[in-house]
Amino acid sequence: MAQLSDNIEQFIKELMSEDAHIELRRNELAQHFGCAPSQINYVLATRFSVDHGYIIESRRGGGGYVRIVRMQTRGEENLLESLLKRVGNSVDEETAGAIISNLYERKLVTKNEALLMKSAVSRNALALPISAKDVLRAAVFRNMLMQVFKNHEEAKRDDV
Amino acid sequence: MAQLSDNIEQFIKELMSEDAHIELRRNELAQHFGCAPSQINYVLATRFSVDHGYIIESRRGGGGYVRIVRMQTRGEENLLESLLKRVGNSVDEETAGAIISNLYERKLVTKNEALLMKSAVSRNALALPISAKDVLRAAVFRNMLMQVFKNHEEAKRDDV
DNA sequence: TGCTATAATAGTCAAAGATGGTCAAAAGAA
DNA sequence: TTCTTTTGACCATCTTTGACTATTATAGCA
Repeated sequence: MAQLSDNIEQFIKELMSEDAHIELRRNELAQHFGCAPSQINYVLATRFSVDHGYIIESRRGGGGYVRIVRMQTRGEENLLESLLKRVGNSVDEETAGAIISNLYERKLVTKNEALLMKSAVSRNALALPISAKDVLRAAVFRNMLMQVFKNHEEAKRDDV
Repeated sequence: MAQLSDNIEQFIKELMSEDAHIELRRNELAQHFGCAPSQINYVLATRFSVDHGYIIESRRGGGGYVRIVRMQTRGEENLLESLLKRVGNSVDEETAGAIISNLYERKLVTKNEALLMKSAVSRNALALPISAKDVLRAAVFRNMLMQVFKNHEEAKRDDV
């Protein structure tokens, strides 16, 4: 069942398919979808976070706007490094999920690989007290991240 | 006398006669049968479990759903079941690795996927006392195994 | 010109709403 | 009795809304 949030997400992604950044009016968009303006913030927070690979800028007042910018892809070595740093010793499921989605959007992993990674770091998989969960998730996730990049290096070598 | 559970089971199976996967609202279905919503979970647990050849996914909150996926081929269905049984509540790295290699040989996972799985269940990933390690590894592994089979079903669907 | 009030935006956060999950006790069947 | 089914209370998760707050541009006034 298509949720309002899903629809808004889709709408924004379509707008962004042409350009790497768009600017919109929060209130207009809310009116277009017949919802509370803060709904837009919810969608941005849950689907367009930095971990998802987007940056939000905005301005209030007359002529205000919300700008969504798709982060440019950095070099891969850099990316692995920064992702490992981001994950650190502890990471929650939401953040890990966002990062995985982002890897998929960057075509660094296939859909199946992404799903596999999500299943490995899911709540279900890590049956431990919550605090320990995040720590463990980080360890498993870091390992998989490194593997993703190894796979990728391997693939490039094969291409040649 | 046909039990409520039997009726619900039949109802779901009829829905699934056309498609290998359906999505339903737990509450709606419960209302349709005039029973407690948790009754649906009972039916799913007792008649649509992995060893019956089904996999259940769900989501809570607004727009939530329960999705039932039928494993299409007998051989694979048995395979997942027996693998899950073999893994059980505890599994060492070697055994997990052997199973993953086997999945690769059967072409149920790609090489990259296999490596990813190995990285998730490796010693390194599960930084815990050894005894707990095997238990945790089993949990993570079971989750990934189910995902592998879900991916496979998905792929078959896409082929069509 | 410089200041101020007002209008036009956007942000935050907590509460309410909408689902599904779990588990143990009660009820029913074998 | 013993096993299976059914129910209900309580929990977890995700979405939507609304009241209150913060910021900015601009028109009007001193």
